[in-house]
Amino acid sequence: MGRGRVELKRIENKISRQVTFSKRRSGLLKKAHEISVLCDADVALIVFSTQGKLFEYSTDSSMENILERYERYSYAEQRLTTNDSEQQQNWSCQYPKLVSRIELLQRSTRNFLGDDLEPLSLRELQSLEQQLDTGLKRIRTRKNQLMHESISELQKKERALQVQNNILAKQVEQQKLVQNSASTSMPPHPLVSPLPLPNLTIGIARATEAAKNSENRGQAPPCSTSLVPPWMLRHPNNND
Amino acid sequence: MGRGRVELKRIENKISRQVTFSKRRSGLLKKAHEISVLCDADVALIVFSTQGKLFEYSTDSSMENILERYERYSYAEQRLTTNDSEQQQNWSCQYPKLVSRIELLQRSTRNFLGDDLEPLSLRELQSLEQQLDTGLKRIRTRKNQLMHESISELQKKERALQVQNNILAKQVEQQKLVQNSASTSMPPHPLVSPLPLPNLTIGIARATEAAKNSENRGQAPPCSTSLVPPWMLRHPNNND
DNA sequence: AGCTATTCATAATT
DNA sequence: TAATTATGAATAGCT
Repeated sequence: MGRGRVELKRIENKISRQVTFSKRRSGLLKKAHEISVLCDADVALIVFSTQGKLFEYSTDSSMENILERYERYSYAEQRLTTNDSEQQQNWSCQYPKLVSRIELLQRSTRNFLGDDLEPLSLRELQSLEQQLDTGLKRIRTRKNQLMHESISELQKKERALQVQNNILAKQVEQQKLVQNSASTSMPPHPLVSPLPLPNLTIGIARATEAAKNSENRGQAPPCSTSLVPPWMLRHPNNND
Repeated sequence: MGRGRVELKRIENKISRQVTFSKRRSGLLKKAHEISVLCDADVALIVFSTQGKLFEYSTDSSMENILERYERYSYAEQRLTTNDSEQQQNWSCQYPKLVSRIELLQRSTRNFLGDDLEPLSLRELQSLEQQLDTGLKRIRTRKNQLMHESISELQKKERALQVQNNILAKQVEQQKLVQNSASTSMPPHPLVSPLPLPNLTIGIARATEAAKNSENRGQAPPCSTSLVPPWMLRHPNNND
């Protein structure tokens, strides 16, 4: 659609990738909504942008319901096979304990994400800050490590392929000579120059780009989850 | 598309509804795949037909991963919108669900604290990083707010006490005069000078210092209070 | 299923 | 970032 055919591969230009994402996202959400209404289907659609921002659509029966239904459908709960009957009794007496544990975990999860901080004291906030700071450092370290690994991996591959490339180029050259000596009437073979492979450079570029992204700790906007179709109006509040 | 405009309402004819469903479904799946590839997005799409048949698409990182990421991402808000009683009903259905939810929460708590990062992909790490960064910013904002409040509170108290101090000093002065005129044999009262109160200034100094600390996100000061008790991180099956 | 006539989505461009 | 437009895609109604 639009001008020119679209190749089904990652758009390398970051800007146009974002633009395309924004447009297609609203299109996709719209279509999800349409099939849901027209055909009376239950639809759940989750999209994470490259930057990790969340967009979602779900038929009115709510995301959680559909996901649950999905799990039920696809999973069939295989995992609770063995000694569950015993444990079930064990757990059922501790049900309140379980629930309170979940509540605690959820509370701290929300705190980690910077919500519901009102009841916390200064000291608790400080502790929280320290924990998160440490966690964030570790995450960044791990990320760096992954990216470095990925880079050296790719560089290794690049070298190997470059060697192969050179060999092939030589073979082509030889063939050309053979053909030229055989008949001068044939047009010369188009030269295949041993250029660096696009996929490789792309891979490295991605990693580097990601690294930059992680460094500038820009102000993160509150994630705008579109529960109700805002894409009907062509003004997407959900910018990436 | 197609001949004639389409009204966005349930197609009543069962046959044509099925046909439309089939056509649009493949279109939707295709578009989901396209945005995933073109824009490097993580997509999860679940469709249940009216007859209850399941169709799905997910970016290669697999449905389960994306759903898990979704849950992690949306927990905070989700919890805010749903009230407890509803959720408890949700939970009470099956206890395995409870357990798996606890596991999920614990996993993401550990991840927040920078542990067990090995299974996470670069993309997930990036998302995690962004979430934590946002959370940390909010926490620091809240802390600052608390500290500012505390400072003005203390300053108010300081002024009040200073006033009282002055009054008391005058009373002492008066008494001294009275006593001096009554009997010159008594030694003079030691003078209580109306100095600013040491405790208060210390309090303010501490707060200010803390404020500074919060700005430089360097190594956090030693703080013994841990918001997350260690048992929270344990596997739920490990009973005491 | 397959086949158009249409409407739609959207890539390129401003 | 937001419109506009040219063009390819999707698909509604038929067969």
